[in-house]
Amino acid sequence: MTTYDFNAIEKKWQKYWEEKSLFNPKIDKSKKKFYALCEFPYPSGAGLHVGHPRGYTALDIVARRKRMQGFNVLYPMGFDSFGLPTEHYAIKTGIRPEVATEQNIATFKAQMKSLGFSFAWEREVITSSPEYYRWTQWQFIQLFKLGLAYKETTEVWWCPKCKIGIANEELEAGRCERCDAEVEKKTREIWSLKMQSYSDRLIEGLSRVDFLENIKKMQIDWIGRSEGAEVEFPLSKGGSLRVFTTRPDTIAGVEFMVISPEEVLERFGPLCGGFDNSDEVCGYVNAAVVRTDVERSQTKVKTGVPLAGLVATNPYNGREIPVYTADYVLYGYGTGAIMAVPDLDERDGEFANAMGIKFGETKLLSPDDALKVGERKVNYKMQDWQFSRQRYWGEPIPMVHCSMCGWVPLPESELPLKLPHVDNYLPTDDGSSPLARVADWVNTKCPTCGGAAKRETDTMPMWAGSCWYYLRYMDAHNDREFASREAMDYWGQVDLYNGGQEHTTRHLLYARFWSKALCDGGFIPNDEPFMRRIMHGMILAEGGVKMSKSKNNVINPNDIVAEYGADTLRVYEMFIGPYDQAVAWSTESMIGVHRFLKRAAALSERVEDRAATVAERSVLAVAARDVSERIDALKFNTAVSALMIALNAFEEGDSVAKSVFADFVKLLSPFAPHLAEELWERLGNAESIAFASWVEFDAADISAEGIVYVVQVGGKRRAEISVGADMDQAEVERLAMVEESVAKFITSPVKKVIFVPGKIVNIVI
RNA sequence: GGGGGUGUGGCGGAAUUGGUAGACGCGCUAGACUCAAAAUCUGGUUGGAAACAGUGUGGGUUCGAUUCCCACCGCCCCUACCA
Repeated sequence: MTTYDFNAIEKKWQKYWEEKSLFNPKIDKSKKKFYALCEFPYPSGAGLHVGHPRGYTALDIVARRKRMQGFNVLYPMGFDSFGLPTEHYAIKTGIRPEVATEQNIATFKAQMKSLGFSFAWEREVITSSPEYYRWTQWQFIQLFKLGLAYKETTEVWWCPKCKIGIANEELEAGRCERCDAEVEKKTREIWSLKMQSYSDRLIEGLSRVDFLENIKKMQIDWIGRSEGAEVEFPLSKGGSLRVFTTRPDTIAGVEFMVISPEEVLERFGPLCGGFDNSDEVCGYVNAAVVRTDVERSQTKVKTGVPLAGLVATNPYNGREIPVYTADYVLYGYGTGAIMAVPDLDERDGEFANAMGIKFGETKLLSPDDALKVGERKVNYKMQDWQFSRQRYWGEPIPMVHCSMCGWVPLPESELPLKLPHVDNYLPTDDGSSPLARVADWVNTKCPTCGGAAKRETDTMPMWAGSCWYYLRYMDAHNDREFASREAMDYWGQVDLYNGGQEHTTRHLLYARFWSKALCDGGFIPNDEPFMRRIMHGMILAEGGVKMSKSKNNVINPNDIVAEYGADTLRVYEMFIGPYDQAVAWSTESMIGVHRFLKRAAALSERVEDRAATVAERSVLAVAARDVSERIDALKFNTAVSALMIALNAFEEGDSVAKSVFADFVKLLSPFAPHLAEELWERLGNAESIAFASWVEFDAADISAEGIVYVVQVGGKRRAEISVGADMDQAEVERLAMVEESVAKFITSPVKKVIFVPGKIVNIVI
């Protein structure tokens, strides 16, 4: 007799949930809402990885518990489907990106559905669909109208392999995060969003949200706010050199100035003319600017050359000091030049030693005097968001350039601006987008004056669509606006947001910026999109190494579902270890979880319709307390063990009371929803367990069987005694003293007795 | 260099306003069922015969320390010349 035919059970209930459309919430002002969200995946060709379900399951558990507690729960899912891998795939195979995307989404969706997540599938969003990116484009236009999007010629990081410009946030130690090639600098005309002007507000907003502390810290560090002063040093050849310093109090110790090589080129031209050693300067500068940042920072000994003949004057004490150029000074930060205080700044000190510059001790200014130096100034590491990508598979930027009117946004009626059909997705060596080849698309009319004009051919970065998807879920089928005010007012902010750590300084920061901008424009009610942010740890292969195709150690969720069932995979991924820690997969351990579910199914055949015993009620109360608390605390691994403890206890009897088992099934249901539905039905319930009320317990039940005290003598455990729940302290102490195994250790007079209610009696001698 | 985290049986891991160290599970082991095996069930499982010892190491505070304090060692992650 099969008591746990998980295949049949899981198919049956997945069909039931879908047919009844159980998890598609409607606005219902009589109920409190709860909005749970997992980052939507990029639908790669590889399909779902076992890492994906970890977050989905965790939030599914939270969502299911909240539903049972009476909340109106929105737990949606979709696909972030624009991006480079699909385009690379198209180049390699000739399969069109939208076709590949559709196939991949179908695969992902089938896999997700096979795991029984209570997603509101009716609200699915796909960022590469014109119905969706119509509104991404619309929002971009609003940002442009707010003055937050601008086009300028600037230096961008350029990946020579991907042939694409990339943002600072997409760099990994100076390399392209996608292909690991060293990036170069290239001058291009690109769109940027004024994210830097939101720096302070992005920091301030963190005080109003519940993110993990390290997430807040990473964002704050990334924004890199530093307060200081800008000081002007007059130059002997006229003009002056402006520098930023966080330590104006050290100005008396300035021994020399350093200008970044790029800044030298900008100030003195490609020939670096006008110095006594112009050839040397020119050679150094031109060699330096082609070196990557990685190369520069790996140089052990600092290098540089003097700008001979150029002298700067310290405005504080009138001292004349030499000026150098050196590549340890960064172009992109501050003014691209520094005042060097070798006595106090380690890097300046290293450079001074390398150059043989002598220096003495620095006299610090008083805080008051320091305030008088230069002009107060705040600098940020975070730059504006470079928003142009020279690729095909992204949202077209809905802008037109007219020689008369400049950059003009498309009128709303022309949205979505659909991606034109192209046959060749190959990037171009000159750095322009494949769209630039589509002449009849590029050439258009100016929306303002009707004259000849050209479309923008760059597309948006893959982070664009995910900036606002949480809003679209609230009202996914609205074709008049991106979401109605009513829907946004009701669903408000995301209450619980789960995602990967790698998005902390990208997606999470971008989405926060975007929301603030939209809120400023009056388009949305809240400026912080996510109230609480959590991260799940990675799932590694057996042995703790990364799963990879080349190592042939990838666990495919499909195989696990086929062999052990979705409920087993779900419960195992929760039981595998602390939610926020990286954990190694172990199929052997997973089988233990499978056994647990099997035993739960088997116990359903020993259910008797009788009153619950005191012991049963006690076990159930403990389980209800622990499971509830641990779900709320995101301690899913110990929540599962609480369920196991309860099951172990119930199995000891010949039978289990029906009411107790029913409550146990409720506690199990967020974790193993298919099995729970099946058992719930076997118990005679006609309605889904998904909306049954959560288990309430009576705290008195927990200790109804009595309390066990540990008795210690001098802090060492000597015995344990079981007493009635209402016994008073003096009586417990008396019982403890007379216990034989305790009494023999009381070899000298008792000094005092420490009594911890419900736990310990410690006799100090 | 800076920042964060972490160290507990054979393994994954429990236990923090200081209060039974090793929950729960895996593995192992003995037994039941079986011709046999798998599956399942029952018992055992930190070391030690025991007294005791035991949470990376060494100190400290305390009736009592995995938990708090000091110093040190190891591992992991993030970040990286930001003036």
